[in-house]
Amino acid sequence: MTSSTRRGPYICGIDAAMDVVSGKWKSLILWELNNYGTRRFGELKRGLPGVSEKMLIQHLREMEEDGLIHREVYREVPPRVEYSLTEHGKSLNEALRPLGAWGATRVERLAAEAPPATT
Amino acid sequence: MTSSTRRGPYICGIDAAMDVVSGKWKSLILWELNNYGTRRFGELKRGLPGVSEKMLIQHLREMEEDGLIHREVYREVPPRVEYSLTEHGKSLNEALRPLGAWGATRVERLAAEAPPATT
DNA sequence: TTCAATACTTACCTTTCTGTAAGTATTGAT
DNA sequence: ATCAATACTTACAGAAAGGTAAGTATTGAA
Repeated sequence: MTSSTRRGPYICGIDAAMDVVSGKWKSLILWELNNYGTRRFGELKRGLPGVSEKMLIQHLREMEEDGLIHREVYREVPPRVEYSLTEHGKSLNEALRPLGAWGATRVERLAAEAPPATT
Repeated sequence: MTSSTRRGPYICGIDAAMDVVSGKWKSLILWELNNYGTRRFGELKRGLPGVSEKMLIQHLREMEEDGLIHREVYREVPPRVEYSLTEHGKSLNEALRPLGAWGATRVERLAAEAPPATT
């Protein structure tokens, strides 16, 4: 058992995709790597305010196992590790784009319905 | 507090969309309603093998609150309640389509990599 | 009065997910 | 021998999600 309880028999495509994306920080990691191309562990940590080292590494490992990201280790002192998207990771990011757009309009709608107090 | 801890301040569109879709059965409910147009509580329950009544109603309530589905009550004996997608629900389903397609290719790839035993 | 049918509701419990905080490993420089 | 810097690793705890099983509500028919 390398990571968690996953890659079960899926009942549909969305099920299979959600399995890979669900995790509090995964879509943000995808986004960050898509923007920067390549990121070190410490850079990702600073780019995701609030993430704990434990969750970050756990998510990175699972995403690597799922073939979404590539991990490159440079044997230097101090050590350097760089993460980047694989082709699968890039295509997943593309597949998420319409969902992101839908979410953005939802945010706008919510803001319009419940405007902030003008204190 | 009608349902759970949700509709927090979102940091991006995907975040906002995932908040609405995350839940073990939600994407399946979306799919089911998209296929049948309108479904009764009992029909949904039978259409989602393994779902508990508690989770089904909980998810339906949250999705109604989120403006994804419409709930129509018919005051008959025995009572009848019909669920259907709103326009927001339909557009979310469309936005999920590429993700579903991505997941389907992932399923194919997994099947190709780990073929079932030919007992 | 009891039953049947449908749509929930509730209390309680188990599993899964996420967070905190401290520790490990490596090795060049001082 | 100690320190510094980076990337993890681990034990423990709390929170959130999900499951089970039994109960409620309505009212026409038998």
